[in-house]
Amino acid sequence: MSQTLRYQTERLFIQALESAQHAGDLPAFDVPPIPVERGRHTSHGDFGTSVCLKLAREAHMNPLEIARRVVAHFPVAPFIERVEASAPGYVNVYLHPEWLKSQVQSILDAGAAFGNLDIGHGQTAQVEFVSANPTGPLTVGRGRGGVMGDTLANLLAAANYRVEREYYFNNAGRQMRILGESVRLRYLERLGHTVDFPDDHYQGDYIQDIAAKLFEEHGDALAEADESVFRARAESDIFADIRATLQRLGIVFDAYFNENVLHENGQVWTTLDELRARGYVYEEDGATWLRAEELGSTKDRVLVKSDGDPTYRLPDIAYHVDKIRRGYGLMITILGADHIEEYPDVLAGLRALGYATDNVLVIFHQFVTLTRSGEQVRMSTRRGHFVTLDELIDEVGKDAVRYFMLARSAESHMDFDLDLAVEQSDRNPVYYVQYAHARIASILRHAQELGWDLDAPADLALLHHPSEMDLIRKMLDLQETVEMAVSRLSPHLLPFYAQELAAVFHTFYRDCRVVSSDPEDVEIGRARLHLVQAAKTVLARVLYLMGMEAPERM
RNA sequence: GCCCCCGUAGCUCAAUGGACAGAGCGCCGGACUUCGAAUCCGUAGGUUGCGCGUUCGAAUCGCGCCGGGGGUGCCA
Repeated sequence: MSQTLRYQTERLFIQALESAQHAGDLPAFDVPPIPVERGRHTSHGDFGTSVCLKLAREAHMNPLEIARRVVAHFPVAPFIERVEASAPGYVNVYLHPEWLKSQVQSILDAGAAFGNLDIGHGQTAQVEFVSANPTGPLTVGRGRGGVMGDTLANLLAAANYRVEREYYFNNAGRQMRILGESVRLRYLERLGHTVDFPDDHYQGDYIQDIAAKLFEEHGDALAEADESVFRARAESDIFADIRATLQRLGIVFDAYFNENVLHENGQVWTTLDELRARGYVYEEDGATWLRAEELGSTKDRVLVKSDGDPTYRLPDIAYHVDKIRRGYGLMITILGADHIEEYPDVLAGLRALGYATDNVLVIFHQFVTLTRSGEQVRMSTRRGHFVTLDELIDEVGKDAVRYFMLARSAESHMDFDLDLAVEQSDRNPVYYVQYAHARIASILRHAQELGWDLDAPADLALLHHPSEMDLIRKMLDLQETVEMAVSRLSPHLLPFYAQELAAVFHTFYRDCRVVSSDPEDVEIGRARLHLVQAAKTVLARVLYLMGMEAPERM
């Protein structure tokens, strides 16, 4: 549970600056935040910063000269070999090779905890995601939010948060009434009645399936029943399907929160009353409006319709009030792009009620479009022609769904080519990463068959090949990746890291023989067995964080 | 009309305002008589949509266009 190397390097850099100022080698100025970044090229070291370029103006000095003086004052640290100034004013930090080698043992000691760090200090973090109302099978787009939310939750846990996954849904709104009515009409059709099925009702086959089940179980006994009977059955069947689909992706929630609770305990209306008391609510055209424009929104919004029912905005605010009162250290919601316009109103509502919203965060992800036979598949739950998340899992499998859904940044529109996913499933990047893991498992099996003791002490200092060092560096980068993924709410960094880690392993495998029959190679062989076991640990860890399998064989 | 997101290699996408813009797929050419070839190595491929601006420095920030998507419901 240590701090990242980057953070430690930043602290050393600050010490160096202050030391240089104290000695009079640099003029006095406030030390700014030091953005240390990982070196992109090996010639730039393992870590570097360009901050001296920014300091040039304030210090009235040549940036390279500042860099040189910082380097002269840079504190000694066990993990650093050397620090260099580089034109036009960069400072590059090189990790110590002997220290790097020793980290192989640290990785093995940390095991499944490797890569963890302490950002959360044990605080609670709630992640709300999926949150689809039970009106139909989950769409591919919901799958994206689901995978992102679940993975972010894994990441938060690795960053020492106590994580709760929550699914918020509403089974009482207008859409649910239409759902019930849709089933009722299909049921009547089955009884031989001629019905006029409205365009805005749910067209999907699953509606017919539910109607058929009701017919099998009740015959025509429900002919006079009202919509609520059909709605209840539809809700329970569909919700069971949704949970089953999510389960297939390895997504399990800790809590399901029904909007009804907020109506039953009156929180919807007390929230409205408080907003009114604070002057953010007015009546017009028989409806109740939020002064959203005053709160920074583009226009005022209806909170309560003229028929007395609230719109979704009011319960959404009440729901967030409920979350805040539960006392989470962090609240994160994963939403689709269709909520981009709405969510600021929720936050504004919370602020209007006097709540701080710094720890209320949101990730918007753009839509997923599917391509089949070179043409885009238009998706609409209501129209019923769409590819469901279940079908996608059928076609490409859980691991590929998770990997692909993660491998793009949230704000990027995702184009999922179904033909490619089916035809080239064995060339899927997911296999590339898993193959590295399976390959190591195979090496270890091979070694054991030849009588090697995997736990025999090894002299890690014997590791020397550039490919070995690259592998170690990349393994150590996991913690950095977790830190960035959490602090930037960017789970997409994981698949990129996984791909890089697998790549350096495969290169190492080409360059370095682990299990050799040459007696002279026994010692280095032992060290390499430790190294590949560490690599297996790290690969398993990143696969776990992404919610994917780490196979011993493929 | 107005608001939000996106536009980067043939395709799908990366890149906390910093060093030569990087991967995968695809193309082309190589590598298995010893640990898994679902792998590796190499070649080619770019005016970061366009134009102004801010900055020592812009794919990144600002303004204006062009193109795609989403929103602009008393639906969620």
